[in-house]
Amino acid sequence: MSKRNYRDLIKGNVPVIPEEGIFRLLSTEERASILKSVTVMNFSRHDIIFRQLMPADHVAYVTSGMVKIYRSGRSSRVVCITLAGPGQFVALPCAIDQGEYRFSASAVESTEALMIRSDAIISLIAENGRFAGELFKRVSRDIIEISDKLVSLSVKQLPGRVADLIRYFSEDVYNSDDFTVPLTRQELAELIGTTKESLIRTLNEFRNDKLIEMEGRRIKILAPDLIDILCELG
Amino acid sequence: MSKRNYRDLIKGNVPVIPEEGIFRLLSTEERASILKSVTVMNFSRHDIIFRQLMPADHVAYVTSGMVKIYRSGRSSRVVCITLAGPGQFVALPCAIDQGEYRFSASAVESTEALMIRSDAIISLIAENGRFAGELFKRVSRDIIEISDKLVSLSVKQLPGRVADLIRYFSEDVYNSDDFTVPLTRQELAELIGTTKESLIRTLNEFRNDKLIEMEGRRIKILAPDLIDILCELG
DNA sequence: CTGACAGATTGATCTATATCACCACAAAAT
DNA sequence: ATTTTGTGGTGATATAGATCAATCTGTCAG
Repeated sequence: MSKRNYRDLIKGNVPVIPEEGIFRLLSTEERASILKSVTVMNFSRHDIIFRQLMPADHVAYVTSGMVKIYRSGRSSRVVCITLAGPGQFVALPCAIDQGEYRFSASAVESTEALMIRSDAIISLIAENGRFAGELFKRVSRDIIEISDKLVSLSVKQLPGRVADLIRYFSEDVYNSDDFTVPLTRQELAELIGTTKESLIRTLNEFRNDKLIEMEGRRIKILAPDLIDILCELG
Repeated sequence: MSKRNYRDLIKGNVPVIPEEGIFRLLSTEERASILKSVTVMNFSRHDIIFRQLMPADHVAYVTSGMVKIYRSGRSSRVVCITLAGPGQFVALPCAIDQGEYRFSASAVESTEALMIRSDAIISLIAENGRFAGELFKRVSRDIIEISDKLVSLSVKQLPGRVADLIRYFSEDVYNSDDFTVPLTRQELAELIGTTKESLIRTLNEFRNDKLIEMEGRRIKILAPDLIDILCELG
């Protein structure tokens, strides 16, 4: 799973701006010009991409793999704010605000990312309205998603939150009712503000009640309708 | 406090785009053009500004008063996502995403707001890079603020969250250590994901421990340093 | 003057879930 | 080969804070 191959160790390959997704909104010149501000980086599991409190001088654009964005207070528990997969930006808000990273980010599996200098993104926003609009739309969706999480966390109790988690992986990440997460129980727990013990117990209840099938990190949803109901009524 | 005067009842006055704040980034023509898409509205306490699930066809820009943005599930508790005061936009992300309102918003005190048609904001973003940049910065700060709240909610227990709340009013809203909130205990509780009873008990502990002075809705911070410590260690 | 109603407060329970203290297993390191 | 480390898992216990049930206040309408 975490075996490194030679390619994984190369950091700073020749960058290529993807043709698809948001970058299709760039002109040939903009593409060429931003290239100077981009570095390709490869990370393996546990590699830190950036650390909270550091100046937010780069935005990461994930091309493959998965990244977790989290906050770790000095003494207290780790909170995972969100995950980011291929096609998603990491730390955009921190860079736009021209401040420091307010979170840390690390790779949860082998991950490739374009590290784009913040100033390059900021000037693109000022110059290319369509690009700005699309980026804006993404950040707006992020706000809505985080707000949903806030609500989930404050009103739902564990079964509801675990159901949310399962649905999140199924619908937003893997687009399948049968998936294998690259995260430990501990990390799954951090994602929904609980402890690994409580998460394990709740997952087991789900299994006993035939809502899911589970071996190790593989989860298969058996009763999506019941999961949905749990998500609803918390 | 909540006495209405004649002006409060007028809805749809002649709109004027403020000279200060973010609108200074608009050209004279842009100002004139957006004017056609703006309506001034006056709301009194409890007036709904918009309701979740409705099409997000307007953004509100608060010119005076205070608005709460909240989510209310069918059966469950109300969660207050955030408050917005003068100079702040409400529902920007929902409008940018061109979807529906994902929250409801209502006035907690007499409030005046410019209701700006979403399409007008969206075309301004595409056309005016500086304006887009500034708006972007605001939304980015909102994301960071909400993430902080998410962390607060998942790791801190009540005393820490109440301390957060007090500091929020003192530093972010009123810029004073002596302020009067326009919210009921219930609403304060919804802001930090707890119940009115628990909030009251915690506030009383704070009073007994001489952290604050309190009569009714007026709060005076006596020991800001201790409040800060509570915010830190949750 | 008197209900009636919304908000604030207090006390007595109850419970979801954190915490603590383990064990089991596999992979990696020595 | 054996120790160590990381991860998954279980049971017992403790507790923060929700919930329930009153009471008390001030305010407004009739």
